[in-house]
Amino acid sequence: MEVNNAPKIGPVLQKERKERHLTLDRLAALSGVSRSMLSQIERGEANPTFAVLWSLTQALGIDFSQLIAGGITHQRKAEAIELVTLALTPEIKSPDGAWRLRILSSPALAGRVEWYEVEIAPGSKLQSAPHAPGTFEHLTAYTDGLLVETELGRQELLTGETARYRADIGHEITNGGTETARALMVVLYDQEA
Amino acid sequence: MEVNNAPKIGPVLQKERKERHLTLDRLAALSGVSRSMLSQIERGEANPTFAVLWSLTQALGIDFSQLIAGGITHQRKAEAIELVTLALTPEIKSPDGAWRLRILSSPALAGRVEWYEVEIAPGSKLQSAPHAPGTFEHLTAYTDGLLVETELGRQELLTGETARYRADIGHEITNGGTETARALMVVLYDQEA
DNA sequence: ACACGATATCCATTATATCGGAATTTCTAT
DNA sequence: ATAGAAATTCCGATATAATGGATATCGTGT
Repeated sequence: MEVNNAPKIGPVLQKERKERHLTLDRLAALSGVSRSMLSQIERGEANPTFAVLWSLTQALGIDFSQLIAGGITHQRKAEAIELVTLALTPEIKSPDGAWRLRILSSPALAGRVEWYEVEIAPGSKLQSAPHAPGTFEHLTAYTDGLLVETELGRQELLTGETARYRADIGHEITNGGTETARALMVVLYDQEA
Repeated sequence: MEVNNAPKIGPVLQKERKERHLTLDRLAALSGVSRSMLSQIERGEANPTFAVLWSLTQALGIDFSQLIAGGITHQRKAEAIELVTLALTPEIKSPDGAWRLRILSSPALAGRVEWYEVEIAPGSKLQSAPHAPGTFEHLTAYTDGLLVETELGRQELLTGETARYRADIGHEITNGGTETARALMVVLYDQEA
């Protein structure tokens, strides 16, 4: 790999080892990882494999997640401006070509916030199974003819209008018009904050 | 290593990837890990290094500890479908008519997630002061000619392309084209619990 | 100061993680 | 069915993780 901005786990491991009054040799015997490898890992001069890391957590009796100091286990990377070209934008197409979703949100946000450009063929519908409890959808129509239906009601949309509804129950979006319909769909999962 | 009784993370990673509708190629582009390596890891035929695992958790936006286990969910209340007509959709217009924002997100979400339809006149720019620390913006171009600039860099956008950048520093969006430019802007405030 | 045992690092060798391109399989469409 | 495209898996080449023995460093007495 060209760059490695992964967190430093060397010092963490060294700290755990020293707290247990273990020598490199002793830990090597316990974990099955060689002393030299341990030395390199602790000094950040090696990039251990998963198997090695796992052995170490077992030998030290620590939780795997403890390897990352401070508990911040996912950090925002993008320092500059990140560009997602059209070709790299994930798409979901229905088997019968009734609809197409372009996933505009970042994969890193999946399960928290997602937004899509929706395209539905005339007379077709996009049916969705219930999402996780507490999930809401917000649909803004870019064209006329769209209809939203859930177990709790139905609502037609004109261009520019927005519908907000629970998505933790069955719901479907129908294009009742004669042209391909487009819309913006934002899915907001319950944040429980 | 002779023995490896470490947990199987391959299936976990594959599940996360598929949930995001990413191909091996796309995840490779996102993470910097080759598609062949990804394939091997998912099938348990490789023993990835820490650096590789870290890249993957970053690209997928999952917690490092999720590689071992998994679990979530909660719930909330009920309502029907709420409709926001075009006339009721809040708008912000610049004094000089250089740009216009339509606030598509719910006011209840303000300060957490907000999304806008942006319109910028030819040759004009939308300048924004820094938002709260940790805030990110995601801009998807609906037309050509848009240019995003922050203190950290600049990026031109073609139709359908998406830019992601920090919004906790000064940033501006310019329409360098000769037609009115349109885009979707999603502002995501830092949620860290 | 000087040893001397204990511990950690360096070095050459081996094993394998990682990569890019080719071959294969899977999917989609006609 | 069959062709084409897309996605995944296979394969040879390379970079590097991992090892065991040799060397260096540290610590603790005397």
